[in-house]
Amino acid sequence: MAAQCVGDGCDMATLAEIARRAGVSSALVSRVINNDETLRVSQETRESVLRVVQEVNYAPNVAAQSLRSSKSGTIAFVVHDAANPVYGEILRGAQAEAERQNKAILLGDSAAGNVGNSRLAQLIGGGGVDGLILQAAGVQADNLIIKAAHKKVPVVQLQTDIGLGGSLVQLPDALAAEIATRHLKELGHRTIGCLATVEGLTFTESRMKGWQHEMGADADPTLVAHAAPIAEEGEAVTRELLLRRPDITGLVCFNVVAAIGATRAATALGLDVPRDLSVVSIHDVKFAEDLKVPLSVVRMPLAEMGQVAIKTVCIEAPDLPARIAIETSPEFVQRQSTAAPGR
Amino acid sequence: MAAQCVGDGCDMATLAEIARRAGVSSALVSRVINNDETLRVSQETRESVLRVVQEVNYAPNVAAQSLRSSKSGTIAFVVHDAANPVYGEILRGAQAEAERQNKAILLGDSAAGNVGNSRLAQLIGGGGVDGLILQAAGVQADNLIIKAAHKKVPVVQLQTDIGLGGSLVQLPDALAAEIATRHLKELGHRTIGCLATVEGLTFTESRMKGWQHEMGADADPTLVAHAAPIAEEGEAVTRELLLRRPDITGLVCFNVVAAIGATRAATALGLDVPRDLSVVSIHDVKFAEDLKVPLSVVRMPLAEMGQVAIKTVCIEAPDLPARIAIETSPEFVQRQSTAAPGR
DNA sequence: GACAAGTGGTAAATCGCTTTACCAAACTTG
DNA sequence: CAAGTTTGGTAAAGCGATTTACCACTTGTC
Repeated sequence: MAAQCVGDGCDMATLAEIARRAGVSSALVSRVINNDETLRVSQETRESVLRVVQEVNYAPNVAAQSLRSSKSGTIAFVVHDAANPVYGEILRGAQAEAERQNKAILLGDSAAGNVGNSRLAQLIGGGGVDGLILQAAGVQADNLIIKAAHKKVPVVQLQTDIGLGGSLVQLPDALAAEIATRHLKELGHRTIGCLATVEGLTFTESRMKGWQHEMGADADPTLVAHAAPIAEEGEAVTRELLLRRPDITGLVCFNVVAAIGATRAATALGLDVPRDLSVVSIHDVKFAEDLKVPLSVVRMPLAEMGQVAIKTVCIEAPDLPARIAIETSPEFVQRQSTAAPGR
Repeated sequence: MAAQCVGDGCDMATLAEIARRAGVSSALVSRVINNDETLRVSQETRESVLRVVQEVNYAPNVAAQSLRSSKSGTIAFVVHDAANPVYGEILRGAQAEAERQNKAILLGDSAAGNVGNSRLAQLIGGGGVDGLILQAAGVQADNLIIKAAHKKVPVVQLQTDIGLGGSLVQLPDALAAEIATRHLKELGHRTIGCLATVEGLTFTESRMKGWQHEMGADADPTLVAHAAPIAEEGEAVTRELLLRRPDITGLVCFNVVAAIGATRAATALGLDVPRDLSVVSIHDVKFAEDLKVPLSVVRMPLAEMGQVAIKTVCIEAPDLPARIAIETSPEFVQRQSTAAPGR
């Protein structure tokens, strides 16, 4: 049973309170609790201290610990749209690793409002986090990084580098785009469109290179369009692309959410997927099987990226590696959105 | 431009450092920064203090503030499966409100490993959070609550009460189930199955009541089955239910993820949705339109629940209201998974 | 000139934990 | 038994921000 709140000392047991009850000094209590190797203490004293600790259900004040140690046991994890299912998986990997490192995760969403002035930013600037993991999609979160840099908080950027230092963790982006493109080529497609993600982002460029590399001389720039990972935008952009280049029979999408929009656009134009248009995407999504057009995808090691990000940011070294490549190969998953060209 | 790290004082500007540079006491700096009303200070002194604050890009040490004030500016938000898209929306509402309250959100996932021993639990027990919002799905997270109770951290439970005090925020569960059931009845269905969520949870019981109320005398217990919100489980349980009661023509699902499993099961049994089986679910999901069987659903005010939870947990009152009902009515969204019975 | 009432600040005590340095008493040991 | 050594601890100085209480000095006022 939990200790009852009799008398005082319920609200918060402090070291001093325990010391008083055990008849020792608070320094001793601290050293016993933290298993100080250099401490010499008798068995009975140690036990009586631990007994009191149990009795009052002692939990150290984290603010005080943090103040002394300059460690908060907390890591800020900022994504630019937590609603995107892709981040769910990154976060899952991150959570698991954070638990191993005994860190808690402070979640930030740079799409939702003004991160720069949020409480999270205050925490970053004020030593309230041990690290910052940032998935930038533009420049909105820059000042978070600036605050972090000022405070010497380790920064790890995911997938895209906005040029403010820290480590960059990268997925096998070029390879994934190559696998997707090659899959369509092997099915017999020649005119393969590219529904890319936002221009200028590091991973967009890497994936573009993969598509270009695989397309060789056929890598016509008019086959490329850019869309943010939002279904509606994927739909609108794909529509224009298909109207501009009606000869496209295969489409490589850099994001699965945009790909869903792409299939909408194709359908709206009276095209059957995969008969008239094969669609392959990077990233998998839950319920892909249950979609009208189950998407063939190239699965990325997202959970691993989350894990690596946490692991990296927790490294207690003067400076982090500039760039870390996730080596795990993307995994192609064949479903029903790709087939030999039917036209 | 950010202040350069010349000389010392870069690593972390403290109040004392600023005081030194401005030639005043640190107490004065603190009072200027915090706009102390009772402080009488000359314009020039105030300005010179603020100038130095700008120059060194001062950010107060949050650990020290937290230690003095017993406020961390942080709220723990624990769900039992962050991967479930439903939580994404709750979290979105919570994030937005948290920003308004100037709080950051510490994310916990009670499904992922042992929350009770995590860093998050230490934070809760050690005064590192100003509140705890918990969506329990069982008892795994109990000790979080115990820790919180011990520390007098305000607790808000979402949707289900595991009986440990604090506020309970409830959705219009009974109403949502009634709306779903009534929809099927109005289409002409009489034998309406109920694919409920986990037995014993508060919201499961409320929704059951809604179904029962609408079914009246037809509320046969053999029409009910329980499944966790996982597609595979929804599929398996629905399969058994449909084999047991092949006369079912309509199915009310308490969770959309389970509902997707239910349509899988129906299809696997050779049933067409909606011709042979109408399926309606509580909760909407992104891309519901793009599913093989676009689901008719009853949308819940999830974002609002997240918002209310944060708002409630931030109330600075001796005790929180025991139970808070979200009054916003659920919204029925007709899609193609429901129709008049075809048999 | 004395007393009160502003004006413009400062000193110092917390908050709770950690850690270094130090210390008394009890044993060895030659 | 003097001189070390071990045993079993303790005192006290921070970490950085906040806040209460107080203070010196200048003005007004009778």
